[in-house]
Amino acid sequence: MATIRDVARQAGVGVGTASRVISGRGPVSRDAAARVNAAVAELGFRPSEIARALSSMSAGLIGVYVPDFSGAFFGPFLHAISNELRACQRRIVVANGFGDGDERTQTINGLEFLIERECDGLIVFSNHLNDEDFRVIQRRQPRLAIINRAVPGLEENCFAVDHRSGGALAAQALLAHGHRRFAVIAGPDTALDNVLRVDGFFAVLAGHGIARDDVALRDGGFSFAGGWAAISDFIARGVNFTGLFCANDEMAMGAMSCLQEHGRRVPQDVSVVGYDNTVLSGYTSPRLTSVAIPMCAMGASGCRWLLNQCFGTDLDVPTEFSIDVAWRASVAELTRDGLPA
Amino acid sequence: MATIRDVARQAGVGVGTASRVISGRGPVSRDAAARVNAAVAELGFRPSEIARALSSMSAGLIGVYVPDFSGAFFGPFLHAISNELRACQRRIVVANGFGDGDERTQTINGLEFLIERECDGLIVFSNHLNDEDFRVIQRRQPRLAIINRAVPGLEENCFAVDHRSGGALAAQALLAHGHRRFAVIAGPDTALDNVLRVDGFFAVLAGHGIARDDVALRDGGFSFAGGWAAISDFIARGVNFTGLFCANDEMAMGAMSCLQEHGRRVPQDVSVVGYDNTVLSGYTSPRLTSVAIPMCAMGASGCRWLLNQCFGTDLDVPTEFSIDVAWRASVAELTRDGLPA
DNA sequence: CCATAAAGTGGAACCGGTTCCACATCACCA
DNA sequence: TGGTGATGTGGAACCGGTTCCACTTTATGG
Repeated sequence: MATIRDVARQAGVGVGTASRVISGRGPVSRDAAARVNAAVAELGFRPSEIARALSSMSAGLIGVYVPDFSGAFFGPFLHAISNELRACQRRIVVANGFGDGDERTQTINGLEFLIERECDGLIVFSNHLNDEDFRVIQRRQPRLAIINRAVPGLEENCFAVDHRSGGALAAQALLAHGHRRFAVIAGPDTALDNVLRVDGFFAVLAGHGIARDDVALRDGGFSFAGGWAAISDFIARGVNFTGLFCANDEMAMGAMSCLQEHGRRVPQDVSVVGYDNTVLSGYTSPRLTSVAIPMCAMGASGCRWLLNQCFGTDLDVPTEFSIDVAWRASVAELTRDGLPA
Repeated sequence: MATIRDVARQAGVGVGTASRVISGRGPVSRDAAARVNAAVAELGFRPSEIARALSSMSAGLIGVYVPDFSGAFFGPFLHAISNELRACQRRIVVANGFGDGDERTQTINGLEFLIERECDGLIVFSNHLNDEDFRVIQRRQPRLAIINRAVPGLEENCFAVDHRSGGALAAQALLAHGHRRFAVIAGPDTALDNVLRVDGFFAVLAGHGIARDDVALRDGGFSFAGGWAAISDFIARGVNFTGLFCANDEMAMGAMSCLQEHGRRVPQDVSVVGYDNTVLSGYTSPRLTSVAIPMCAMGASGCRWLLNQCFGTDLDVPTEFSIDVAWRASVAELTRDGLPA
């Protein structure tokens, strides 16, 4: 592999001049530039990004941590971030968790990796770090965008929505269609944003005089199978409900499948609201009404904020994000007073 | 940020000794090791992976190219590769395409990036490079695992299945259930593996005396909407079929939704076979029978082969992969001779 | 025509690790 | 007692870029 010294020798110039031509920084004569470019072409020279990163103390990379590659949730998120970087010739380097074992350790190891790699900035999505963990990370790498989390003391670094209001929207959606008997399939209560979703849901119900204890609730572990199992359980126990809130779309799909398998029609017998509005929600039949959280917008905003920090640019960085309900066919007006036994 | 020279000074040893302690290579006295470790802890020293990569001429990274982050297809693939590297403390760095514009250029740029970053090896999944492109890449980085492609002259580098046999399995699945009138929703014919799937399907039909021209065929662009549109078209044109083959699962989902919306029952009126056996196929109702291609196995094998090349290890590297049919409820015995008009 | 600024250039020093070589120390044995 | 090997050690050189400084050449203006 040719080095810049080979290029300089071949072109009959000093390494400084060669470097200036190749990197496009600093004054060079037309003649020197031509000779260097010719040498580059002739030798097939490719600058080593590693060497460049070492001497310039910047890798030209944005590090991203996501808890899991599988599933439909993080793909579009990564796509959105990657897309923001396209224009400025930068790239992402992704560290991932595996969704098993000790997720906090996985996250910390992943971030360690990204920091050691001298990433210019970090974008982190994690449900398993606590506030103090985030503060420790931020001290080591202040160019830190925290997605989907509000960490006290790091307001500037956070790009988040209030999931309580997302849960509230789900409740309002069902109430507005006349529903009064509910069931909820929640995610694991170790996931902070799941707790908020469910809390927001119940807060609105409380405002309508419906107590938490009057609502059937099960943890579906954020999985299709978990959603299915929860419905099996509700049916077996004869739980009576016409409005179902699921804390993510996968569980909602599992729930709908199970309902249909037991002869319950969606939405005629049960109206279902999912959460996250992943692509999946457009694929079910009936299509799933889902609470849409602005994953891509939060990711893109965090990314732009980092770019501004790194290059002093002045990209537009929205910090207010809205949660909406993506209305589809799985929610309908209440027409009967409950499920058949 | 503390450097190894700071650590050496603090510990009262030379940089060589400090390096030997920290990297765990070479002989060091118990005493020196203790002093260096203390200094490391005291200064909060973290070795720069960049500097390490430069001097050791190896980044300790495996580069992976995938055409697209969105969708359910590549997540599990990346997960599987990442998981193989877990044991040996290595990581992946991912370059991605965007599924728009000139995909060949995107792919080449992505690989350029991975090579400049001095990745120890490359894993590439691409439908948009031609054989010669792959050979050029292989010359620059011989540690190249090509997934889902058989490139003449690079047999050792390729980890692939014969999609013709996958298409054949789909045909056999439907024929075995008595179906004789078919429709096909294909992917774009620029995607090499799509062409093979469809060819394999028709080859088996030909063996049963069914000509290509007797089968309705539409390009569904590998998308849910495309699958839906194809069925709309078939129904509008009054095409009569009881067996449907879709060249991927997303199109199959779109097709099933559209069929159901038009009052056609799956599988009573139409049996459907998808392709890829993504997680999606377990989420539909009825669940989708799908041709399962061993994405994860191919990725893992390619990854292990690279590890063997890089570290002289002797990991088991399967090179034969099997395509199977994942049987689910969307295929049933033919009970009537065609769709109602 | 000379003072001064601007443009262009070569090369040493640097980034922060690893590695190699020369050398010191000690144990062991003939 | 002196030779041999194993074990440890310090530090220079190196990886391949960038950057800064000292210097030369050319342009500008009084």
